[in-house]
Amino acid sequence: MKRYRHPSLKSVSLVGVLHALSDPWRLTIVRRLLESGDEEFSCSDFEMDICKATRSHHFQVLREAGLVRMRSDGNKCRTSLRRKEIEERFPGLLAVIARGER
Amino acid sequence: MKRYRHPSLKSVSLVGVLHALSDPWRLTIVRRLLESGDEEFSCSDFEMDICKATRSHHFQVLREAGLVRMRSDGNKCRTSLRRKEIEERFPGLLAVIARGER
DNA sequence: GATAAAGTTCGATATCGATCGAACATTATG
DNA sequence: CATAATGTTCGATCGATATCGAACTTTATC
Repeated sequence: MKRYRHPSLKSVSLVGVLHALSDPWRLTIVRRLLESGDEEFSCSDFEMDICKATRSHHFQVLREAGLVRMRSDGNKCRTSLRRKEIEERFPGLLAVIARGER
Repeated sequence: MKRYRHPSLKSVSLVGVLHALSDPWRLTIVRRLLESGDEEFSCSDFEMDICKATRSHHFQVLREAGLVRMRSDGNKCRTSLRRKEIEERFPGLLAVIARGER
């Protein structure tokens, strides 16, 4: 079973987080997680017109930036937003993301 | 005299803004502007250990993302933050930038 | 056990972007 | 007018990264 590594939010930088969010697919993913409370998603719940290797890459970037949490569940990969921790480390950031760009 | 083009804030995307902010130098520049009220800076006020072509590039990226305003003044280039417009378009964003990463 | 489904990993490619030096333009200063 | 100062533009380079297909692993399903 795959084990994912998650950085402490203390150890991630704002630049890193902004970089992770500065890709259209990744911003879309985070928005979707934001809109959905604390629900978990499997990667395949996200319909993205890119191959699964690329999708996997984007989730990895989000995870390494400290934005999402991932865990194995059967052959699925459950992904959720690290909402509280992000809010604590970068207060207001998620609200900006949730709001912007309509 | 050089004329700079400034996008309307309506026309810029959050992804674009995040991308502009996801570079260490550019984030530093914006923070400096943020800390300094509505003061104008000339590019050479920013001590950055990069050549002037690169510096000019970074200011161009910030300008095209809608973040800064630039105007020619003699042989200087006066740069300021588009504070109000940014705040209106992406409420809370500047506060996040000002706060984060201490 | 065979096949399918969900993700990951790897290697390749191709594009983007940060960086630089050099040449240039404009304005300031001697 | 000559020189310095401030930026910009251009071309080149180099590293980062988004993307894909293919092979692989693990788990689920028949």
